[in-house]
Amino acid sequence: MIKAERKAQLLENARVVFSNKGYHKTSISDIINKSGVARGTFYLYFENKRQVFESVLDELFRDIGDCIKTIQLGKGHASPIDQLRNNVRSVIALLLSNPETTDLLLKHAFGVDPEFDEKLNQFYNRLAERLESSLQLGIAMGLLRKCDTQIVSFCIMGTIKEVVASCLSDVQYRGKDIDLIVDEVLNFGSRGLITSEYGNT
Amino acid sequence: MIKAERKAQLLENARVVFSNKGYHKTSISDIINKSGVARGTFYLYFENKRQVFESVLDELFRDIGDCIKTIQLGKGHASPIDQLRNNVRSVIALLLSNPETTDLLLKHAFGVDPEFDEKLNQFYNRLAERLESSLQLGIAMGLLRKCDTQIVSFCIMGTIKEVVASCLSDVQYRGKDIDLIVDEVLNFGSRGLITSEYGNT
Amino acid sequence: MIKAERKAQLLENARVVFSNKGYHKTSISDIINKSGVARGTFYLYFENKRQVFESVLDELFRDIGDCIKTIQLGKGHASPIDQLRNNVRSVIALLLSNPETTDLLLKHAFGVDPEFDEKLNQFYNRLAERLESSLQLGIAMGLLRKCDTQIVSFCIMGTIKEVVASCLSDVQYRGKDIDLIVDEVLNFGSRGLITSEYGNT
Amino acid sequence: MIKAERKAQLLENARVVFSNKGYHKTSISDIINKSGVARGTFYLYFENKRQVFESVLDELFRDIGDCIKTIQLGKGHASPIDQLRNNVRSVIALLLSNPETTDLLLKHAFGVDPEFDEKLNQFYNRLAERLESSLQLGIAMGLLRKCDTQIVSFCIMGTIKEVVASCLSDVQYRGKDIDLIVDEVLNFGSRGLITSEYGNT
DNA sequence: CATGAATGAGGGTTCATTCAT
DNA sequence: TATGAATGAACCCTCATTCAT
Repeated sequence: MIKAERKAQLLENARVVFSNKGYHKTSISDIINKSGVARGTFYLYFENKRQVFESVLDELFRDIGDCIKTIQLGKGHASPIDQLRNNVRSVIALLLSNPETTDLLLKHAFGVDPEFDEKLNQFYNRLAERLESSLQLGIAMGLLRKCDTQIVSFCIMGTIKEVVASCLSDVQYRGKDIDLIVDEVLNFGSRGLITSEYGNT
Repeated sequence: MIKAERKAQLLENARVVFSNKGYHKTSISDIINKSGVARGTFYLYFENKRQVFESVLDELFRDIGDCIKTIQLGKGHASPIDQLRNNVRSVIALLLSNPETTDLLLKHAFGVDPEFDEKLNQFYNRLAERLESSLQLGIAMGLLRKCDTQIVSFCIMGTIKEVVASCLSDVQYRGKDIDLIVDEVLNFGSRGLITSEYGNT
Repeated sequence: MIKAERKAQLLENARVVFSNKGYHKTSISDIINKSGVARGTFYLYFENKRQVFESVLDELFRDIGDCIKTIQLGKGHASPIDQLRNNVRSVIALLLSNPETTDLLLKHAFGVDPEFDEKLNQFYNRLAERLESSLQLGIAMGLLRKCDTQIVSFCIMGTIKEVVASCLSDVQYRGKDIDLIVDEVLNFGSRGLITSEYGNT
Repeated sequence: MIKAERKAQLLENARVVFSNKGYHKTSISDIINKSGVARGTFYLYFENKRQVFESVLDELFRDIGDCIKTIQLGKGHASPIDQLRNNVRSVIALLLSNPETTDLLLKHAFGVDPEFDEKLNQFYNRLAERLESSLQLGIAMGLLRKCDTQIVSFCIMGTIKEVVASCLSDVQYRGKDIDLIVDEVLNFGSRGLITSEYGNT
């Protein structure tokens, strides 16, 4: 087996067991047994347990970052609100199509060690900042009502995380139409955000 | 020291170290050292590590349950929407006034073991169900727009969890007016939920 | 068993196996098996393998330091040369009466890790410096011939170390009269080998 | 690269890393990385780690053996004492000109395994026996005073080992005139330290 | 009630050696 | 000859739990 394949295989198996048992309950034995590989082999491809874990999540971090497009103004581009919605849609779709890694991120990522906690916080903060920029743009253009963009960006993120998490835990959701879920989330968020003379205080 | 006091003291110290380091990184030594108590003494009051952890969270589960009031109809009661809002307000206030336990719940509760994961899921599902009932009531009364109440209840829970979590992580938030945060969350949620001829699709 | 006894027991067994197999070939299992104690027990008394090793040698370092008396001048004291000889005699006697630890020091002390190598060098250098002082005093008083005191102090130390080491390796030496050995070493150092009529430059 | 060259290259690199880190702290990786050679290649030239180590020292053993000349009597030869001195001089010069291997021998040779410890002891004992023969000859010829030749031969070896070791550890010695060191050692051994007027019995 | 010494299973990691290519 | 991926025994250390005092 060529090196890249073996590494991918180990990474894949690590991903699965990590998301089943969490970081601390997962042992190297779990990973290598699932991979049918000797103990030492694991350490040919990864420095240590912590590093595989980080690799698994780094992949997701990158993918999430990639599917969020900075909002583009001007003709030829969709409306900023639609672009924001598309970003939300992409992220949800990405998360739901990677159930194991997403579960890992949402349930087992904190508590690995202080450094990784910090890394996680930074990741979420970066996402929140990008969201805030979009919100501020929307407000400036009169498309969104005024609000505390910082808080609201966490509201949006929380909405996405929780809905996705519930889909992953709940077998009855699996296979349900993603678009339906996304629309519901978007409606929840957007009807609260769109400027309107008839909102309430 | 009388039995109940000692147990409370251990529980309190356990709460603090658990929330600082998470379940797996916390050792019995951490708890007994902080408590100035011998190793064996710990096991006089708790069956095992897992049980203290559960006790800590059970307290929070109970408190959260207690501050959610079932919506009452009829004269002499506030409007159902205000009652819903009050519930949200109470929960947020409770969580923010128990930062350590809340951090424990939000960041370190999953991954202890499969049974406890299940218990957590059930707790969240029960909350979601109570929320759903309220939402269905609001819709039936024409106060809220039609929506997938299951999804929306997770949206609301996610909003609360994430905003609270961000407050706990972010020092700049600490001391900020809780009401301000609560209002922002309520506005985010309610303007999206109130029936309105002028909402967007 | 009281704490001090258990620690002494472990230290004693560690001393023996270390001197038999050297630091790297000795495993914690060797020490605990010899002690009839569980693995964890070892770590109740010592931080790690390295620390026991260091404890064993620290004891010897201290004893060696203690049996070297700074040379005293004036009436009521033996002649400086006799004091120097007494120091040599004491050290040799000490080393021969602690064969295991001495073997450990002479054969297995280097190579544990860079920090310990440095500590060892410092120990030997301190000894050499004390020897040098004595030599310089002897020269100043006209009792000893002029020489490079630094080199000569290592000559003396080497003489002692090698003779002691050979005694420890060689079963036929065991039990031989220590005084005989000491005298031979002292004669070697003080008179040299050349027959007096034929002294050279 | 021809076989002999490759083997020499590996041996040379092994020598360097062994003397830097000692036997146990040196890994095969250290040797092959330094040599730019694959892991398997190492085992084409040496049976195992232990064997390389032995090869490195065997070379030194041979060189040491070679530079000690059996004392020749009769006209046309230098005086036996000068021949003995020349042997000492040659050995010291050899050791100081091979600092790495010498360090390896003096600090890291014991403790590899019981068999090698035995081999080392035999090597030193053989040297001691050759020294003893010379000493006995010198005594028989009235050139040297009577003494316990066994002990004295270890005194001489210890003197040489320790002085050489101190030169290798101590940077200030490096580059110092070898002859100066050798003379000091020879003087120590032949004349001792006591000023001639006050020789003792 | 309280203590804390003792336990030992279990986890992460290293590394000399092998062998198919 | 040369390679380097694979192996797996062995090692150090941790820590939840027990129990004699």
